Amino acid sequence: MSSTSYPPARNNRTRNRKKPRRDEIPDIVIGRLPIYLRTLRQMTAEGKEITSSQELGQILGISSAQIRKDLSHFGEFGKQGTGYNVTYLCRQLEKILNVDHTWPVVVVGAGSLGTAIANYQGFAKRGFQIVAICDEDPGKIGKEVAPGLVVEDCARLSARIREEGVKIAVIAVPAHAAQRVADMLVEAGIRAILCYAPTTLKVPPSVRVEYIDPVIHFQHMTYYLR
Amino acid sequence: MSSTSYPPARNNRTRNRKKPRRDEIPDIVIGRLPIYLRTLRQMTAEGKEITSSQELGQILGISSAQIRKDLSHFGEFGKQGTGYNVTYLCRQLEKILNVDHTWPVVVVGAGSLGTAIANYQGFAKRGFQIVAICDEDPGKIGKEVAPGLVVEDCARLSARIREEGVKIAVIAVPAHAAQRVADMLVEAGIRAILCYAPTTLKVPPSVRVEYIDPVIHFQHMTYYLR
DNA sequence: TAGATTGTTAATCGATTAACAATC
DNA sequence: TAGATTGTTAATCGATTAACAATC
Repeated sequence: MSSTSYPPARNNRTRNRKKPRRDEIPDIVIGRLPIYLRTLRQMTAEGKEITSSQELGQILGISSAQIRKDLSHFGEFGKQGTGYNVTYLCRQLEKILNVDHTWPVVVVGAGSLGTAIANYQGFAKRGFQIVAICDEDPGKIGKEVAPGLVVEDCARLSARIREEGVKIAVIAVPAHAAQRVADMLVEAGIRAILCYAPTTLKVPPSVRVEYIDPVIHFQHMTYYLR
Repeated sequence: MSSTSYPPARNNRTRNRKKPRRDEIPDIVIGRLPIYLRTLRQMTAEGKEITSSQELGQILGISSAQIRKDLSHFGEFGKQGTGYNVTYLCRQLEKILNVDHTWPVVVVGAGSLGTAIANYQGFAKRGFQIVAICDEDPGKIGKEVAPGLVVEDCARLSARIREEGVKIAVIAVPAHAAQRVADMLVEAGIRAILCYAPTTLKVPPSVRVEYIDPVIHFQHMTYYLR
């Protein structure tokens, strides 16, 4: 459970760039694909069948050249003179991102944030199913925080991660507890962590961490508020 | 209230780079300052008085050169041979980021997410005070979702933004309602929006938008889960 | 003094864009 | 065919890093 010898996490706020292999696809490109996918799914919902790099770029505020370049890392998905078939490009991006099936996710922390996460319908709708939630507080264990989701003991969660092969976890505990939780998750076999605690985690290089800290965004924006 | 003629928002997921003035500080540098500040505040809490670019870099997983370069855009804050005084550098970063005073924030949407946001103690602790929350659902208006925070009518919120000069808002409504809400906020004088709705907003260039969409992070990470 | 670390410069590295042939 | 848009190349632009004089 010790965290002393891990290198710092590769994370989304600091450096996620890939250094090693020459032909590896830049992480910054991977990071844009989910945005493209989200927009394409929205188009599908609106019944739109065809789009173009220009239209996508306009919606997202990026250049059409960048979109074409990004996609070109993975293949040829469009037709000259026409553009892209929305449904087809969706499917391709889903395969590339490995989201053409549902992923089970566990949540650590059943406070107000953990509870909101457990209740958020948007996860399941987009392919991430929350299968378990735990908390250290014995007073919370046994409570049903969302339909069908009862707060478990953390040891029990760890066992379930192993048994069910869960790879993705959300940390929704206070900052001072986050590293301890991360160590437990890594130990249990988790490979991807979404950390809502306002702190930087140390994890082995095989584990990926991304951070969500709304205050960081506020502080970024206040710089421009003069 | 129409959104038809706005250019796409400058946002954190796509392109935030500054183009214009030659001596402007890169947005990517500004984006790292809040992380530095968070780490320094943590050090303060631990009673640490001195740090170095090397130590900070180690914790954050970035190079010491980058940290020194970033800081050098704003002045000289360290001492050769010694490093940085934690408290002093904190204060300087707070001034640079414009967070040396408390900012009032309004929240639109009092669902489970809006409620969790309203209850999150971390905002006030770090200088962002939620002063109002609204929802379109008449059934929610009048409910006290957090200590001292009663859900208001959206028209009333708009009036308060104007009267009290609030500049920062959080959007915590479903995606299909987000653009409408953004238009209302811009109209009321909001200059910075943190959007939790999974969609891209169109706002005037004078308004800054940052996005939080956990599914985007999941999908980014699943690419690496093979 | 000797050791450490800053702030800065120049070189390197990588990402974005402009432009266009190919082609639907 | 004429018009539109892709995929790709080369040029541009910008960010990161290595290195080191200055100096505490």
